[in-house]
Amino acid sequence: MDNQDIRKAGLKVTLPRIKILGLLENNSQRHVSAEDVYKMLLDNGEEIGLATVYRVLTQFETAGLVTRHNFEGGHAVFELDRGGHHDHMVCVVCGKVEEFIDTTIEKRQREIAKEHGFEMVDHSLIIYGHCGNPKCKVGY
Amino acid sequence: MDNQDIRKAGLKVTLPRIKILGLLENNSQRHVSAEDVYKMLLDNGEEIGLATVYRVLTQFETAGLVTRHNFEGGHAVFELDRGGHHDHMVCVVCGKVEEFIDTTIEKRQREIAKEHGFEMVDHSLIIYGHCGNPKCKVGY
DNA sequence: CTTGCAATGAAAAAGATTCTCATCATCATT
DNA sequence: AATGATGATGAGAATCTTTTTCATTGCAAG
Repeated sequence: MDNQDIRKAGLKVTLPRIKILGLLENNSQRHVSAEDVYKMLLDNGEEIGLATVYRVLTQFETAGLVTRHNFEGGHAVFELDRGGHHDHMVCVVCGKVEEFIDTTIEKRQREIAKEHGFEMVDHSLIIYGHCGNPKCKVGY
Repeated sequence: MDNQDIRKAGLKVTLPRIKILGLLENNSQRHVSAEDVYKMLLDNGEEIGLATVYRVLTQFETAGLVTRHNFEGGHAVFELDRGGHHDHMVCVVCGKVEEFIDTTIEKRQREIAKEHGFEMVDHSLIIYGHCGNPKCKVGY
C-alpha cells in the first residue's frame, strides 16, 4: 500500500493524498471519520483543507483503497482496505471497534441473497454490545 | 399498536404522535426517513413541524416502538417495530428493501460476540445487491 | 521547461438533525 | 366540566456533516 496505489487508481500523486493514505496506514485506531483525519493531520503540522479530506476519502473509496462504514453517530467512518473482508463489533459504551470474520455467516449471506433473487455485491454486519472492559458492563 | 402504546411509553397522546404512528402503520413502504414522514403528513393535509417529526421518531425509538437504521444515503430511516427482529437486503439500484431472518446467522452472532468478550445488545446486518428486477441487474 | 488539466483550499451552500422559546394541549385533579 | 401544572408543539435559529464553487496551484506528459 503506497503511492503506486494512488497512481493505479488513476489519481495524481499529491501531498494531501500521500498524507491521508499514510495516516490511514499508521494510525492506531483503524476507523476514523473525515473530521478525525483532518484534525490529526493539522495536529501533525500538515496544511490541508477539510473539503480535500472528504474528496480524497471518497476517491479512495471509489478506488477500493478504503471502505466507508455507516455506524451509529451521524457521521461516516473510513478504514484502510487491507484486502481481507471482515465485519465489526462495536462497544455501545466506549466505542471500541473489534473486527471479525466468520465463514458460516459469510456463506449463509450469499445463500440468503440468492434465495431472495438478489445478487449480493456487499454487506454490512455490525454487532453492538458491551465490551470486556468492566467500565462498559451493564449496571456499572 | 395503537394510542395505548404511546401512553405506555410515558408520552402524552397528542395529535402529531397519533398521526406519525398511524402513518408508520399504514404506509406502503415500511422504511421511511423523517423527511418522508413529514412530507407525507403535509400531503395528507396535516399540520405538523419537521422538528416534531424528528423528536417523536426519536422518542418512539427510545420507547422501542420504532427502529432506526443507518443505511447508506446520509440520512436515517425508521421502521415500525412489529415485534419480530429481522435483517435487511437493500437493492443498490432501486433502493428496494426486503426483510429476512436467519436463525443460523442469529445464533452465530451471539456466539461470536461471546467469543470476543462482548455482551451483544443489538446488531445490524444489511446485504447490498442487485434485486430481481431486470432493470436493476448488472450491465443493464 | 512548458503547459494542460487535475487537484487544492477557503468559503459558501446544501442537507440532516437538534435546540430554543413562546405558545398551546393534555390530563390528573378539582 | 373547569383548572392548572407540565409536557408538547411549531417556527426558526443553530449545529453538524458533507458537497459544491471557484480562483489558484501543482503534477506530469511531452
